[in-house]
Amino acid sequence: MEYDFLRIEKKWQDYWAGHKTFKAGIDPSRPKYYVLDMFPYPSGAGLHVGHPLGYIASDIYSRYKRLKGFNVLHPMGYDAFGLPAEQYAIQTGMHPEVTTGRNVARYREQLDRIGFSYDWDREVRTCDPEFYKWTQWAFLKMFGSWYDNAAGKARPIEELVGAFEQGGSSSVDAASDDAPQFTAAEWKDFSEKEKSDILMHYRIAYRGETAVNWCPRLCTVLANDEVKEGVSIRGGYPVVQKKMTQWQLRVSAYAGRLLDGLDGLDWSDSLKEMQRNWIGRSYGAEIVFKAYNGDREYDMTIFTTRPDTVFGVTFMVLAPDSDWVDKLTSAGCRADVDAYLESVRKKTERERISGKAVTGVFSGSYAVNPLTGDKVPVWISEYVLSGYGTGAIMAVPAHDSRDYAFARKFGLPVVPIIEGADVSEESFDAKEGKMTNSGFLDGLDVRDAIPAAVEYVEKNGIGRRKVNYRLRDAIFSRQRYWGEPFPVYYRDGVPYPLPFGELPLRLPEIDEYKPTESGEPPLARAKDWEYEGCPLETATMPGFAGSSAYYLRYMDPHNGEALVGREADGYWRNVDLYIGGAEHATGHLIYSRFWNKFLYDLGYVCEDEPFRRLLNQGMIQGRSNFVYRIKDTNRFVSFGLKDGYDTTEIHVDINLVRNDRLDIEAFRAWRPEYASAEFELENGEYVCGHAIEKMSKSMYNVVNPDSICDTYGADTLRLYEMFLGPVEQSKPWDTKGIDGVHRFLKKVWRMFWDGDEFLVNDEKATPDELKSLHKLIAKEQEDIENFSFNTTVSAFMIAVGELAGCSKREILEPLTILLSPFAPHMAEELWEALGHRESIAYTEYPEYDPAYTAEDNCTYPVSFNGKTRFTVELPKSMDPAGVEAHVRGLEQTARYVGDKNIAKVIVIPGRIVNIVIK
RNA sequence: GCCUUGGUGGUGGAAUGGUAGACACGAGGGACUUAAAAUCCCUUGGGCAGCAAUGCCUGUACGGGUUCGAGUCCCGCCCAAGGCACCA
Repeated sequence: MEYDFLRIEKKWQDYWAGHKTFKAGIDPSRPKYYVLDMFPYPSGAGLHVGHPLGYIASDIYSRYKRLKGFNVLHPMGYDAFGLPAEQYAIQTGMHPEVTTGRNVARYREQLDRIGFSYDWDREVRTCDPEFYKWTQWAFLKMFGSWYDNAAGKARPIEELVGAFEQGGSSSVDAASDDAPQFTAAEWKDFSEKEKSDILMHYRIAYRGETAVNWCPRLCTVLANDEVKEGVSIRGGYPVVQKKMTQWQLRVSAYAGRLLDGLDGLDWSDSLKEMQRNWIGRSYGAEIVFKAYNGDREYDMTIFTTRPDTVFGVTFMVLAPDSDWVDKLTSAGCRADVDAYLESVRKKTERERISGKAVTGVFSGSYAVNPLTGDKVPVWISEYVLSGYGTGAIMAVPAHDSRDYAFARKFGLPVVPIIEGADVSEESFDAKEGKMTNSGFLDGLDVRDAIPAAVEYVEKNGIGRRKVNYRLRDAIFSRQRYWGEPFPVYYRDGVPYPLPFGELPLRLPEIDEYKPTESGEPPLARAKDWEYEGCPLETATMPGFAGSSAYYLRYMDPHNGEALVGREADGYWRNVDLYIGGAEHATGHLIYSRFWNKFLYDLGYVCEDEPFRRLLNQGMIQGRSNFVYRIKDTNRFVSFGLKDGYDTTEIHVDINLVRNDRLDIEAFRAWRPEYASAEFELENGEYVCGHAIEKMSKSMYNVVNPDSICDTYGADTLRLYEMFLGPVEQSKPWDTKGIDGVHRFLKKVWRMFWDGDEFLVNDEKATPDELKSLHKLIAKEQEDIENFSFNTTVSAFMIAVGELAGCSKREILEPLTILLSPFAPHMAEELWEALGHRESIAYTEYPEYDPAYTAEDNCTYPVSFNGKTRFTVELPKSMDPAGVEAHVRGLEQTARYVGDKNIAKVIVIPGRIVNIVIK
């Protein structure tokens, strides 16, 4: 029998599906292991070879863990709400559900061909009402909760109302945004609307006015992680800042826990660091400055991380959109300020970022430095952000580069307060040196001056210690159609939650998917979009809503009573291994952690963190090919000859090229204009140029996994994607090397079959054969746990090389098991040929016996002054020159050790020697 | 500017501080074959010497350091990729 991969792969894919081989269920007798892929957005283009990289790695890991006796949960689904389907709908009028369904079917077909061991009975789609029912449910829970800072957790809103009734607003330490203060008596007198407005400042899902990223082209708001360099990530359209009332999630309440929780996670350092930066904790102080606008005095609170520099304050700055601007603009300066605000408003985010020009205007007010009593001017500038701290700062131009630039531009004084700081050219920002001109701080080192200053302001009631976070609340509304509807209706302008029994609140049918003429979201077009005569919310939820808790739903996907039942949650707990792209570092991976922590607080899930271990797979780039056309002709020169001509580089479809050699006939047939093309060849061949680029249709460099499966088979594809290099690393796809792994699989096959003759016999294996096998077992176990799949594949090649000609059952049975995570179809086929009736997936992993791999060593004496100080064991197989080098090096060590007592000599045969001296 | 990760042959990449370049691709040579495909064998970092077996020198971006010994650890520097970007 030949290695007929097409027949074999089809056969076993059907078998797995028919027997539900990978169906997972709760089984307390076995340890669980949850392996999860970031579920894909099913785009119209289908999968290219880059997409399955992470899926293959997670599948290998899953299959390996099953062999090791774990009850593995390995599900897959689709992140199916999203912009491309909606934009396609706007253009074509086709319902996004239709296109999404079509794309999902295509994805499934492609995924199935690669032979993944998913439990498809657990598939979820975020756009399925039975799924988004639980997204809506979680939203209602957030709407009905507040964050108790004192307890460090979310609690039901009723408990907050109870506290207000008892002791007013000051009786709680709650996460909130500018909530007004009131007494218990006042609370009881508030109207329902007033109470609702106040509670909005505390709810974890709340509606509030804030500066948002508005994308006029997409007619929707976007979260911070959906905007990059001032343009939308989807589509690249300009974004402007705009104040709007939107649904938001109080993610900021969880900032501290999100940051601290990172320490216990087995994630890459770079990803943790990215989240740390995004959350951005800084320790500092809030200090109150009295500010006068001519008629009125205000207490203006600012945040600073350098309270030690208060003596160097020469002016104050307000963010243009801060509430302080209106209060502190004097009548005389009103016109100038308005003009400035207008000029700031007109800029897009992109201009604001790229311009970096120093701009600003004087407000007409002055503030009093609480430590010096000095009167300093209050300015307004866009370099201060309203969303961070209090939207107002104290400016210390001598020791802050941004303040310095501003001071120089507007001729404000620069007063250094650190000894020896030269501020003639630039500010001195470093937190080092001795304080001077700073009253009671004089002579202190900066390190000591910071706490001393904090202590002083606290004691004198002019400020307090404060920790600030960069992390903002997440904007949760999108003015779009293809997303989860909010289970909220409005009566007299007050939002009310829909009763749980009304969920899921299904997306209504509408005749067009565009916003309305008046700029309302598409849902405003729906007929009868109301509940008991009251209008329903017309915005929908953002993409990250559906992906924030999908891993919980996989645990119990058909539960109609709960997102996840107690038993399933208690058994599967959380994701042990999560594989996906690093691009979700500051989006999905923060939102999911937040969402999970919230559900944890309310007791719905038993784990605080959703993803224990995280692996970021790299991107697979495309390898483009080029032909070189001599300008103004239809003549093409081979790569090596092109320098002699004036040529144009043209992308050529990589399917017309093999090993950089162009198939000339296929090229002529590719496009009518090339039918009569002429060629200038090198050694009778046309050699193409190449470059590494992103895989994309327009560069004709997309490699489709289906075509690889057709030519080489899924097992070869799986093996090759792993062999390409470390999973975490980005690397170019190059089909050239695939022959190597395909040859390897054929070699394995030939250990079992010579034509139709089945070679496997029951002869006893030799020690050398057992050594090769057990070396491989040890290597595979170690490598898989470290995700070093590429070296495992190499180890297979070495082992199979060593075992060439060996067809002994004693070797081949375990070898087949070892191979099964990587090349499962072939392994199943061989396993069956060996006489087994059950799938190889639930066989036991062969046990590693170090006795077989023990190196045959020689002992060499290492001496000094003719006295043997210690011995070293080196493998017998080692080159005499290598032995010589080792022993000579160690003699140097012996000389160094001299007559000192040796406490410990660590000798790992043939490798490292470490000597500990008493 | 700040943070993170990396820099090894023609290519993808291996190497617990211990013989750098495993494994594979590509390339060159050979065997089998009428021929091709398939399969198998040999050579392949660079340089030098030798008829040859082989030997010697050099080599992991660059400059220093620690060490008997450094691709690996430390300091500096350059470059690349990714992230953040007025966060006070």
